[in-house]
Amino acid sequence: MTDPIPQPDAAFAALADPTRRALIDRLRAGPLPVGRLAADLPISRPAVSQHLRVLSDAGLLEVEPQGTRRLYRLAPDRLRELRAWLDGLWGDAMDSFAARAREIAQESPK
Amino acid sequence: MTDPIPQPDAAFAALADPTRRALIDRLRAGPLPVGRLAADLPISRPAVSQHLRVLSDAGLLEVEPQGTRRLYRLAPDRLRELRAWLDGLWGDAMDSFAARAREIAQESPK
DNA sequence: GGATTGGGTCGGTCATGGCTTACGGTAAGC
DNA sequence: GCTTACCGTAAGCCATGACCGACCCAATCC
Repeated sequence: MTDPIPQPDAAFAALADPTRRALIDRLRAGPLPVGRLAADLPISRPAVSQHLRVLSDAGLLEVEPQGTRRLYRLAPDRLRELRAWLDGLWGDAMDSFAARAREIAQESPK
Repeated sequence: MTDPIPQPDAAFAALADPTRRALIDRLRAGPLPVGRLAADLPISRPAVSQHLRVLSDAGLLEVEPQGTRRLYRLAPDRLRELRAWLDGLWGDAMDSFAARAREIAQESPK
């Protein structure tokens, strides 16, 4: 199985590395080939290639071969899942926060 | 410096570990002491303690000592930052996606 | 005061993963 | 066809971190 269903776990692990987040940020303006991405980073091109593979496997990037180059672009699908998870967590955190605030008010009514 | 400013980097790294995300999910219903969190996981209590420390240092959890126990709860502040980052990334990804769609339409107008 | 319970810290082990160099493979240009 | 540019893969090295057992401290209960 060369293309298993990408788990959201993979997306979190992929975004954990600062170099990979730098690649993501670099791609926000539009698709770029590997060589240009590697030119802006202090690591070797193969290292960039490995990071791009991790991001692609996580479903965060898409590849488009164009001649001898390969253009990487952002893939919105996985980002939508992450947003949904974070929004749910945010809601629960706010509920817990509000409940705690009521407790505090209860303890010192004055 | 015992309490440096928590970087958003730390939040991403903290959320990368599946055990730590399990702890987060467990705390969505409300605050819990360390012992109860450790009882639900297949790892030792010291390991849970270490994970809770990572999450706290990242600004994702707050601690409230209560007698001999320590209650951990979700901290909304850092979650808001993550939401903001993800929303911005989502917007750029959608723009790039729309631009690509226009290119495709241009290539095959029929 | 002694015993018990709840938790954080320490030292050490082992696996994971990020980086490099070296190599192979394909498309474009002469 | 031969070279050159662009890129992925393989092997190895090394640092990070997740885990555990052991230990120590503080608060509660008898």
